[in-house]
Amino acid sequence: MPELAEVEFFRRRWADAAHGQRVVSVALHAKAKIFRGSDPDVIAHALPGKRLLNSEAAAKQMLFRFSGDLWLGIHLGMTGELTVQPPTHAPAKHDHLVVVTTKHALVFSDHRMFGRVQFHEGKDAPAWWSEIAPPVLGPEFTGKAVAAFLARRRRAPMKAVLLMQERFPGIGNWMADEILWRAGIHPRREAGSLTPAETKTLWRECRHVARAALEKIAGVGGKLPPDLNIHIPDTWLFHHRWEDGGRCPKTGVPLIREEIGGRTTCWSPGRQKDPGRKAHAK
DNA sequence: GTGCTTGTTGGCCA
DNA sequence: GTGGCCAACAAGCA
Repeated sequence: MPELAEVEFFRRRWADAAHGQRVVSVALHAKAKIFRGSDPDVIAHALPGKRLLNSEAAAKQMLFRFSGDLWLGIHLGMTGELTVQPPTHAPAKHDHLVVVTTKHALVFSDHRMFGRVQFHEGKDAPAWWSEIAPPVLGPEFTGKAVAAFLARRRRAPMKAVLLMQERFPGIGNWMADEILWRAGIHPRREAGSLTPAETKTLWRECRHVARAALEKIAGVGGKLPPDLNIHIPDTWLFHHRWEDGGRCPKTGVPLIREEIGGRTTCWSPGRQKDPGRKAHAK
């Protein structure tokens, strides 16, 4: 589930509840695969007594900073989620990490365990954090940079290209479909086939979808919504892409679902012209 | 049983 | 070396 905005939603959930609080205890499933690369016992022993100072989200990752130069990095993978429970919370089967503070239990659950917890000790943020690509909403994400990337990946289908985190950090399956749908670009178009005008539209829609998703899903600029996705308008592809018999919110035409770039992809025929027939019919 | 799943990685091949 | 594709990871759900 978690892409850019969902990740920010979950980060805020923990942050709103527990920034400034002291860790009382840690419960974890030491055998869970999400701890690959970090020693769960070290986490369990290091965090109690420390205070959660602040946190940040970037791409599909989060970084929580604790006193004592301790950092907890979290990637939610495919099915990970963060919840806030009462401090007496008894960990369920998939609650692999529970950080209990004075007022809450911060729970990381992930039944498929594609997620990841990374522990780091040091004055500075861990190296992997600074290696995350510059954000889609930042100054380095320029039309020029996008064009150069499309040129390099010229033979790959657009759908696959938008999922590449090295240029489109935080964009996942649904955002990629949303962006291509809004831009009117067929997901199977080869990256190198886009016109300069289409490339610019793509760039603009990347930023638009990222910004709007952060506002509507994570409540950026306002209050954190009580649940995921409840403020996403019906006019987005989002609500229609999984439903059988779903129709394009713009044209009313039945949507098509097909595997492209190894992922289930949804698009609106007519609006997004199939490159198989004619590359550009405007 | 079958066939899916909003993610990432490493191996293979051109 | 670079780029593109795909299976694997694991567990639940319909």
